[in-house]
Amino acid sequence: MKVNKQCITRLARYRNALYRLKSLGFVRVFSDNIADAVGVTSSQVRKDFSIFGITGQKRGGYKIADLIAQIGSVLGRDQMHRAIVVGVGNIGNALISYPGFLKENIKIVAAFDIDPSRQSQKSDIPVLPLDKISSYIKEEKIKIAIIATPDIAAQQVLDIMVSAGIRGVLNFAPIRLKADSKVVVSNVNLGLELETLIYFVKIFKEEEGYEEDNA
Amino acid sequence: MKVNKQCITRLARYRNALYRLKSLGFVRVFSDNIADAVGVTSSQVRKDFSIFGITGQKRGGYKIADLIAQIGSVLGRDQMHRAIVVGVGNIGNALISYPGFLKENIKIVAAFDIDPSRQSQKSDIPVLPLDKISSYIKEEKIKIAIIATPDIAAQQVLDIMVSAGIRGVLNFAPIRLKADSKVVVSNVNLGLELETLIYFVKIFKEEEGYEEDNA
DNA sequence: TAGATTGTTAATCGATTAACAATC
DNA sequence: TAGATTGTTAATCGATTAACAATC
Repeated sequence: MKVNKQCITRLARYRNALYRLKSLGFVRVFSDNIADAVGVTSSQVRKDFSIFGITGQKRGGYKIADLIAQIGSVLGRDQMHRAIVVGVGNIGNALISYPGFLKENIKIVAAFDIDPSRQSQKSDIPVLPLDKISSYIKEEKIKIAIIATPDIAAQQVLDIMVSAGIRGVLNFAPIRLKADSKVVVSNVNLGLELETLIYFVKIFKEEEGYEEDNA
Repeated sequence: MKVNKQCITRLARYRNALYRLKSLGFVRVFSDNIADAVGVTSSQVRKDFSIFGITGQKRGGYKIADLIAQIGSVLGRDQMHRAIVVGVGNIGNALISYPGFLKENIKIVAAFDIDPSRQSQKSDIPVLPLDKISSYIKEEKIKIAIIATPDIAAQQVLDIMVSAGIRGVLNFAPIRLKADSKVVVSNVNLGLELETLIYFVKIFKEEEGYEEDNA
């Protein structure tokens, strides 16, 4: 089966859109409606569904409840996924209470930091000493972690976590992590993201011709 | 000319790698070295260069200093790019002091929030009242903004900023923003990012066969 | 039934990789 | 010179879009 990152991301978007439509009172949708809601073509929607054997009714569209269930069987039903955060600096701290995770059924259950002044057992989500991370991962059977440490610490933290059982990592440290093939690493590099954006803003202005002094 | 987001991102990566190699004392590199450093093929490196007319010496590789300069003429030289942040909640606050931006020559010059308790003129980067945003953008000729507001506020904030002169937006609110074609919007959706990651971890385990109860 | 929409196959588009002539 | 690497063209790969037969 073709597994394609973008396709999975779209599937998650479709589901979010379907929840929204459902809450608005809709019961059925056509591929066209979904396409409009997330900004793709209806061909793309039907193609994505077809890859995973998600079906509707010919000429009758899709029952929203059915569709959500079918997407759920691909993406994981409405189960809560637990994740931990390593590094409670600015980014780590923001992620701990990031509302966008709840929307996707992701719950940050604990955070870890080497700095005692950042540690706390009392808060809603405990911030534990870094040297407890391995035992925590094992005991709680955590599979997903977010790295928000300084660059230099990232590789070491990753190695420890992987040997403790982590299998998926979202990495905010702007370095290339080496991990063996049993771990899935997804990188978020906001600096590169912005730099790329700046490029397109620049060439866009040049093409349009309304050049402005960009101080 | 083919403008391709991934290609620009790679160019930025090449440059970062080159800075690193340069600081290690290297003077020349081959496409192979760059490829290794960022994890692509050497064909890809040479192809990317060729798109922008970036050249080296046949059989002699590339002079690092030259290469950095040539990439700079595509990506924007070492000028500092100024950006603002809107919404100083957890994410916004993290972005204000995000070290990864400096690395890419991006400077957050001000932030804005509607909540007076978050406002402050004294800190290194001032947090100003939201109703000052339009005049600030105009006076300082800011072109780049980061949206880190709650979802409901995002569209309205975008509209105000665009009419004040913003031309590029990095959006953290997990909604689809409508913007006219003179603005480049790049979306960061950490929830979807994690959800996609979780999917790949899951199917990976299923393929490998060492299924574990994922509580 | 006639009309509309799905599900899937074929066509297109675009990006990556391979290959190799040019050349230092 | 012989060997190695660039720069570019051609081949491949993969993803999106279009088209349309099936069918409700």
